[in-house]
Amino acid sequence: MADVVSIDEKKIDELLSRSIADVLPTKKELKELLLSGKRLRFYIGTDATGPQLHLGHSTNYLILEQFRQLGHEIVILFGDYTALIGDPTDKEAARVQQTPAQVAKHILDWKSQVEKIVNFTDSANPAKILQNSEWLSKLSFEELITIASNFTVQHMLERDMFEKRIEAGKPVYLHEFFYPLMQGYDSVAMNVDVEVGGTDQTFNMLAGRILQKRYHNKEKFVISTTLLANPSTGKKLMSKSEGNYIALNDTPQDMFGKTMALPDGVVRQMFIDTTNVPLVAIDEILDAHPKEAKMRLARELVTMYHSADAAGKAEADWQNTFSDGGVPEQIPEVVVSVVTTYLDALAEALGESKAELRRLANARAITDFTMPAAAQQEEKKILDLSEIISVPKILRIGKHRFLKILIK
RNA sequence: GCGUCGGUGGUAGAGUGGUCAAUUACACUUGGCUGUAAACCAAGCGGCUUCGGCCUUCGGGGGUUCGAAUCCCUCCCGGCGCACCA
Repeated sequence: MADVVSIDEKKIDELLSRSIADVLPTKKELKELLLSGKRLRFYIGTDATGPQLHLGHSTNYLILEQFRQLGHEIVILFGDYTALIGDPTDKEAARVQQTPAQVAKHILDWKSQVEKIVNFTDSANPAKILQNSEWLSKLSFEELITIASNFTVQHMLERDMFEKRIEAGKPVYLHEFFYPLMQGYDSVAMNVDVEVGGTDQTFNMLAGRILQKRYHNKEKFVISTTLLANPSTGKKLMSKSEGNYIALNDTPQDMFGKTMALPDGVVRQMFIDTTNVPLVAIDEILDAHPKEAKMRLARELVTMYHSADAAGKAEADWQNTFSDGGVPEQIPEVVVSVVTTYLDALAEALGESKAELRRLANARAITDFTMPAAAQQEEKKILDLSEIISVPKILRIGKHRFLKILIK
């Protein structure tokens, strides 16, 4: 079964166009290889730091899963050894060596997020997980020098990131040159045919192409995928450093709400890069009212990572809370003792500073949801936080935060 | 090693003895308008406060001064140039 590879040309054509920035050396050659019926080994690398994955990461896995379904071999490489050296752009954060147990845990965490997209349990053709410490830790200095002799300093300096840093007078550390070497050697060690990664990984992936040629006299293909970006601003969507990402393990409610908060202009891009909805169907969906189209996207996503049932509930909850001004089903609760002020209760429950809470109250951002429906808008706002809470309350703080306060 | 320039709040980047909790932009938060969208308008954006103030911040430490992000010393970190090495 696993030996049978689909050569459905239509499917291959869509696969090679959707979310794909470039194929090296050429798309044509890869297509020919795919049509030849030869079973190929695909791989994607991931950092072993146990991160929370978000939708921006999902694109590559979606693509990989498509190739798996065609019958190709899929390897997901955990960069547990490369992670030891650390992210070159973030030299403040000196990496601590991870124990095998920690790495194992990270793999489990990671897998629990990705298994919604990639099938690891298919008996005929499951995706495999490898760790690069297996071979990188065994490399001798001598072998490293041999690897390094395939590259020139000029070549390394071509890398955009380095070029920019040098221009800006910022440091470029020597060990950063080892990154592409190590990642490149992964391709050799696993003897892969194709590597999939974001456009930001192109340089590293090409290093693997060079080494594969030297070591195995083999053409390794590189598929670089588009980074999830806002088409109108060109800015990255889902940036962890900016905190505006939709995590794969977000609750249905969060996932739905965050999707609805996305700008309209990115909905098409989101459909293309983060769902499996066929391209023709996407056009139809986008013909509807922008809000409807976005809700469709939100449903689609929650269904992928949770279930259709959860998506329906999340939608109903969102409607009730935001369109109809109601209270969401599940909100955090705090229990306070009898003589507690709003200020103390909120500071404790939200982890905000008291100064910040005063500002919020002044901006009339705190609403009392236990006031009778007939009350005027103004009456529902809590302006004086020094009051003692006398009866249980449901409060809304800002747009999305809700809190139920119970009295002990 | 020598010389030189630099290290400021989430980011970029002003400020070069008091008017600096620190210009400005972006980001962010909140209010308004809405479709919890975008755009736009407005406010906020270190902490504590009995709202009088108080405390902690401009790489670390020490010093000068009534007073320092600003001057001096020293240490750490980085850029560039030179030297060394090759």
